[in-house]
Amino acid sequence: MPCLEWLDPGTEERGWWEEEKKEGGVKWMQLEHRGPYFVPLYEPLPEDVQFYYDGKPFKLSLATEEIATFYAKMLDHEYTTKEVFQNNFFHDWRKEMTSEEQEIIKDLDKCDFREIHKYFVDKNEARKALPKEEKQKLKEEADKIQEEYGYCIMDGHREKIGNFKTEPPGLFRGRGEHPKMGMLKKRIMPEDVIINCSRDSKIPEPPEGHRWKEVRFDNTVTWLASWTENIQNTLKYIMLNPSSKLKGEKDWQKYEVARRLKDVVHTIRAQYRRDWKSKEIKKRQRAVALYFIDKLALRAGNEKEEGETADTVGCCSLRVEHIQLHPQLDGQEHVVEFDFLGKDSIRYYNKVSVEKQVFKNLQLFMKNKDPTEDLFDQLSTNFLNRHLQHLMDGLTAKVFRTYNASITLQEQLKALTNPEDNVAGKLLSYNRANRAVAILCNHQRSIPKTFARSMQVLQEKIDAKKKQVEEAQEELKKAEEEFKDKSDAKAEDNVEKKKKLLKRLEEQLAKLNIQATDKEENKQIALGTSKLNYLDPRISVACKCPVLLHLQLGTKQLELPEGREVLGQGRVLRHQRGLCRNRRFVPVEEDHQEVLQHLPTPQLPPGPGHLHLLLLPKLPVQPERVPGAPAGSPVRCWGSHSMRFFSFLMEGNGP
DNA sequence: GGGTAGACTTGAACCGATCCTC
DNA sequence: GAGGATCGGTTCAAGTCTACCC
Repeated sequence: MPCLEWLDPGTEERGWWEEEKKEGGVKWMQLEHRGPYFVPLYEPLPEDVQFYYDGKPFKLSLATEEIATFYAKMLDHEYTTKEVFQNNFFHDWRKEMTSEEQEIIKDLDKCDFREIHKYFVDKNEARKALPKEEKQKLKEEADKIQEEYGYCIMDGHREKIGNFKTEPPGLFRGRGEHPKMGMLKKRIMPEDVIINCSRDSKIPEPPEGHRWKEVRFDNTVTWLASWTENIQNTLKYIMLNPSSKLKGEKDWQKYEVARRLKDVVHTIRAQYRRDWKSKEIKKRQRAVALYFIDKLALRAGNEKEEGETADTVGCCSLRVEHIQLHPQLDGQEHVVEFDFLGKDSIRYYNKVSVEKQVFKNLQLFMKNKDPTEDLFDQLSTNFLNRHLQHLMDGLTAKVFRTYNASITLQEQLKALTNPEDNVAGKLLSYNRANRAVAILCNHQRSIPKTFARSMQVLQEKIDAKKKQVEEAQEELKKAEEEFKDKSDAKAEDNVEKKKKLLKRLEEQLAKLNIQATDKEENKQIALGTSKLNYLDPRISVACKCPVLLHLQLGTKQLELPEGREVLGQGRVLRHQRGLCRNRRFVPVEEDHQEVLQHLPTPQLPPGPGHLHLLLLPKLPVQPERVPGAPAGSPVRCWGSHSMRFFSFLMEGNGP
């Protein structure tokens, strides 16, 4: 059976996504929505909950009190132990105080927020302990808001909005050593908000007594509303949910660009290798940087304003202090040791053996420089991307990350999956392939707080199961001896029974062991980001080996073209345990592959012998169409990334 | 070609709902 | 049915990249 290469150029005909392409950067023809949902105004603390200054109760003005509650709520967070956070908070808080308050409240150490903190903790507990009916009532209220504000109409379709609420006021939580952490994030008012919609739509009403900053009719952008936040003075947007057609198409285009890179990557690699010896230092720097971006999946590394954000870097902004050169290390030659903080202040630490010419270049770039100077001092991401654009239309530094992530998944799936494995084994292989990508992209997570405990519980289960297996082995032995003595049908039956039991227990033990391995290997690695942003879902379908097609339906909807059925769903599966012991997976039989064949490229191979596993965690509900939408308009499916992708594929090939 | 505002994607942390086990 | 674990969605910070200015 030939393997379907994700990256082989497809021979498919022109698709609907090309036909529907709008001219001149136009993103939509019709956009109607309710505007953002504004978070409720501040509710004052009860009289008996007090703030104390220097040991004495102190009644704060309403505005001052509100900001005090922001700090009080965070008392058990590490942030409030940081000096920068405390200083920024106190500075901003004092600015909002009345002159009387300013006169008295001069020292944060004398402020006691504990009673306020306790009030919110208790309130939270009380909310959790609410009777079922009360909780249901709250949920219904939230659902009503979601219904009302959470959707818009775009080109005749009801689309889910990603973030329809304005961000609530609070204290800024920058990541890492952010110089602005603790600063006051101000409340967003309608007067701060720019609305974007179509001219002929029903323009959203601002809350009573208010007006919008501006109403715009710009269909070359995708946002519905925007405002400028006060911490970094940057724009924030209200945009569509990733499940929307607009985002889905963009996602698909991203993977198409990555697939195109496959055809030219060898030429590009050959060129940057030549450029390592260029007479122009600038070119050499570009070539070495590109090598790192390609080989190590580093981010581009735009320049950042000093003192405005945490000190993090990417490839082009690496400084001399971030690498160490070792002519020899651990039996390898020309080793570069990277140690720097990347996006979100996540540490990147890696020792890599590089080509001799790269090593020599790095020595040259570092010569006579201070540790704090730029390694690639003549290079900018702009310069690099312009060069890449010249090599391939649409190529930028980040495409290499997508490309390398996806091709790593494909290669690892091929290498790791064993068609003979059971579901647990296949899942382990899939996770391992996914993990290889996460490691490449340096997607880390903090070890879950409950990790040690849950690992211990799992180990206890394994030990107990081992004991059961041993006992079952003993019992089988006994039964066999009994059968030897008696040789009757009952004894024979008993042997068979004991054999079955032993087999079942051994399988359970194997499954537990796999689970433990998976869990341990995944301790500090976050799989979600790569699954969501870097892995072309078609790869999960198109590999030669049995695959897991990760379709995340969420609680949302799916309508398959007529004549095709939903492959499985959470609730059904629970009744099908005999058929498939794993709650979340259902083996897809031959006839179901028809659905998979709706992937535009590459097509699935015909013929038996392929077991595809679909992940369909939740029950699909009826699809929604906007009343009056033209007949045959695309069916939309909602869910996260993979499903999003699936959804527009269905549209293109649907009825 | 450098600088920058604006638009959009990527990312880890958080949190509520659901699931699983006892 | 309680309680803990896990899942999946949400949040909002922090990146990338383009268009446009000079």
